[in-house]
Amino acid sequence: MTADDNMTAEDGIAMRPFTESLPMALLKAREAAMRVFRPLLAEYGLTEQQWRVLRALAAAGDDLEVGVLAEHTFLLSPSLSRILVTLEGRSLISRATPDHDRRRSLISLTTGGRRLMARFAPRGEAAYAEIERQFGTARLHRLLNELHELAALDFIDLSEDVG
Amino acid sequence: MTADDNMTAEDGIAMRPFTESLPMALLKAREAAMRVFRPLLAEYGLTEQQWRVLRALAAAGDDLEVGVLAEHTFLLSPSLSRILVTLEGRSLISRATPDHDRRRSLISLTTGGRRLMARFAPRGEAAYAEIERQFGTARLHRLLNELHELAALDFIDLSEDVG
DNA sequence: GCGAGATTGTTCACATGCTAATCAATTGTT
DNA sequence: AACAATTGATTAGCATGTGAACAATCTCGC
Repeated sequence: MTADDNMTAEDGIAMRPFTESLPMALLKAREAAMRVFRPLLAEYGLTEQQWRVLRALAAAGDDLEVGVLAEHTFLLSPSLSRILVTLEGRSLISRATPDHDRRRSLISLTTGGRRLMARFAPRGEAAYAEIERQFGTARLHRLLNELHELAALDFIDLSEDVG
Repeated sequence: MTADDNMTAEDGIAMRPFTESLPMALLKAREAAMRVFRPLLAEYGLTEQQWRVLRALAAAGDDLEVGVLAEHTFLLSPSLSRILVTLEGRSLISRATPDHDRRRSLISLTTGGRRLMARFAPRGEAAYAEIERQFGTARLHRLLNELHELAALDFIDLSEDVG
């Protein structure tokens, strides 16, 4: 790739054309993948994030602390707090406070929550299989590997040492 | 990879462990990439989406209709509407209504907006270069290609033909 | 056992994601 | 010209993203 054939500098601002930017490409790829799942989730009246919470609990097969749940679902605490209120209201999860540390809160699936996940799971897997079929299984695994390695990078902070 | 060594079925719900799921991997990779940019954006008091709007306008080097801007920035119209109000309030963009069709609205960078982009651009490029340096230029290009192709897939609707 | 500091979770305030509804301006039809 | 359908953009309403401040609880040094 040459130095400037992708730059548009009509007004002196030289930058990567931004369809090519990594964050944008990741966003669009994610959108495409979610297009398969979103209709399914809508049928169950679940948002993507609510589903992530239920899924994490099902995968753990046990109750989880709020903090751990936040890590597993990649949700920030404030968001998770609100989501838990909603899911509790729908009786899909329940809370318990352990005696040894009453700051903590243990979240678990209710029977209703487990039943919903059991109904959802096969169809979710079918949707995932459709992605694999179209994109290619081996190719998808390679992509996942690259994404994991990218996510593991630790970038330096460029905000201080310039001004 | 064998069939079941990645399944956790403590309670009979068999699903992909979900760190391995594609949407999650894409989300985490994007988070990692944005960690480089977010501190920069914070310095300028811009959100990621506001920056996408300014960037699209700078890249176009001309005014854009709201609809076109929405496509370029990958934002939904309602979100974009609100963002435009904010940016207009900060005098970074301005609007004009063409005579031939007064439903439309043409958005352009103000002088202040262009000045902000000019200050921001080199540092944004430096951040991007840091990603390239750590991940590898050729490798990044291959990844971008895969992401573009994934985004281009058109999945069938699995929500109807199951129930 | 007491108070400073750390930790867990929630609440706040503002910006965005997303679906549906609305409003104004334009187009097509008769 | 009159009117229904269409289009471009905004508004409404609810859920989440994000950084900051809070409340409750626990830990530890004294």
